[in-house]
Amino acid sequence: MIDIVISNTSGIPIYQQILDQISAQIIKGEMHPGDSLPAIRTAAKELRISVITVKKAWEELERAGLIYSMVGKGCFVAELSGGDLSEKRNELFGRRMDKDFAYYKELGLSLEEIIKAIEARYR
Amino acid sequence: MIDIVISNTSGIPIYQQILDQISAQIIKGEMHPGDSLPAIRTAAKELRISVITVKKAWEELERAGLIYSMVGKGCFVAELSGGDLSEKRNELFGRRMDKDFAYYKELGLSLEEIIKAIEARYR
Amino acid sequence: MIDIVISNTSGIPIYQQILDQISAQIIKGEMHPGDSLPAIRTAAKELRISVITVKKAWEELERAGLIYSMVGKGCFVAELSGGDLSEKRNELFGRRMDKDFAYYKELGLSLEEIIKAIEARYR
Amino acid sequence: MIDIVISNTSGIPIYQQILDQISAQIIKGEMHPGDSLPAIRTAAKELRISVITVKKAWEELERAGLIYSMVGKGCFVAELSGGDLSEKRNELFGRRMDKDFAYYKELGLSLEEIIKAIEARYR
DNA sequence: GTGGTCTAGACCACT
DNA sequence: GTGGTCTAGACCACT
Repeated sequence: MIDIVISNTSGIPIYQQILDQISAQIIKGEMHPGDSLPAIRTAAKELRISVITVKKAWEELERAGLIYSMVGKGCFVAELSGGDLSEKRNELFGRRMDKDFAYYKELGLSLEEIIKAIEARYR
Repeated sequence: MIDIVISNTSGIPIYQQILDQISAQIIKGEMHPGDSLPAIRTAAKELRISVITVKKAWEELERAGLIYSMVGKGCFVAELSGGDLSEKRNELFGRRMDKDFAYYKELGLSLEEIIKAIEARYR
Repeated sequence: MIDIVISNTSGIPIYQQILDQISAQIIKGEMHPGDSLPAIRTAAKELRISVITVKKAWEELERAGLIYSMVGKGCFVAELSGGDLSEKRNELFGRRMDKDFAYYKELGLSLEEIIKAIEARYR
Repeated sequence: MIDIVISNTSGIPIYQQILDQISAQIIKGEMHPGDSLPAIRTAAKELRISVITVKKAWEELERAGLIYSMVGKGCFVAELSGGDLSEKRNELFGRRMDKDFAYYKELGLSLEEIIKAIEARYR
């Protein structure tokens, strides 16, 4: 069983949703180094999407260094140390924050306003 | 002259970039109620993009209630009070933050980590 | 017209052949920043291969930072300075040489033998 | 004990890795004519790979004339003279160099650049 | 059985 | 017309 929820109405490409969710699971330590991912055909059947869509997500995960694939064997979570993982997390997080905060600044938001908004959402 | 910068490599649709930047200018009070926007053909020529793309941006701005169009005369910044503007701003900001923070949570980031990252980028 | 030759007997994936050849053309300055690549459908028809195979090659080129794509407009050679280009070249070249020379060393070849073999092939 | 290191992340097929490493050992004289190779099942167990994969590597080695098999007895390093060995080595090396240098030429590298890069890696 | 490559073809957003 | 995403389905090498 894969712990992935796909939304068909969000506008976010399916492969991106899969990529985001599995990345998060690896980065948060919910999936461990060496753990096998489901075979692309199995995942496709389970999620009721095309094999190619799953493959695209797996490819991006491999490119990000979070998994590796072995022809004939399957795909596995990469052997990353705790330090590697937090580095990957900061990378993902930092790239996203750069974009997000550039937009907040463009809207003229003050630091205080942003922090207040975050606190409201984290409570 | 329009104060808009378009990036061809960011991956963000051009109409969206225009929409974002003009929205921000109106919300921040850099453009005032009644100010006229450039004619679609003028803007297209200046930005070296298609008339259709500009038209799409203007349409979205009108739909958001930030401008209004008068047939044969052009487009103008809507007559919004200070209260209306901050409401618009909170709307834009809030919708975006909901998405952003859902993602941060998915990555397992703590409130403290996020605030530290924001402060670093606002300094 | 695209200056690409595809071999169906080499065993090298088609998208890789395209990638290699276009990379070389950009790196060698045979294609210039801002030059447009043929539309993927045009290239596919010309090379008598699938649209998807061309797309995969274009994608890898974009990932390598050698081209960028604009939806609705097409794909273009990236704006790289001469310094950027030689950096890309050294990157491609260096990665490949690391692999090649590791193999030569494994076979127990001396530096002199390798240099002699190269000279024979460059004459 | 077999002196073979297998990488699961290199992308090179396992049977090819085995083939490369044993070829090198025979060619460099680290394994001698008449030396027996480990039994297929033993090697598979030690390397934690499938029997079929080892069998494929052994078959390729036999095809290359580097080993021979005797039914019921096992596989042995072929009876090759020093001259035979250096011929095999030149064959392996030459085929590989043809490919490698064709690629270097495609990238527009000069003879001097290549030699400099090799020297840096052999130092 | 597994992933890797390739195909024909559809629909979409953007220009 | 352009690239982006998604689909069903085929054949291959590797295990």
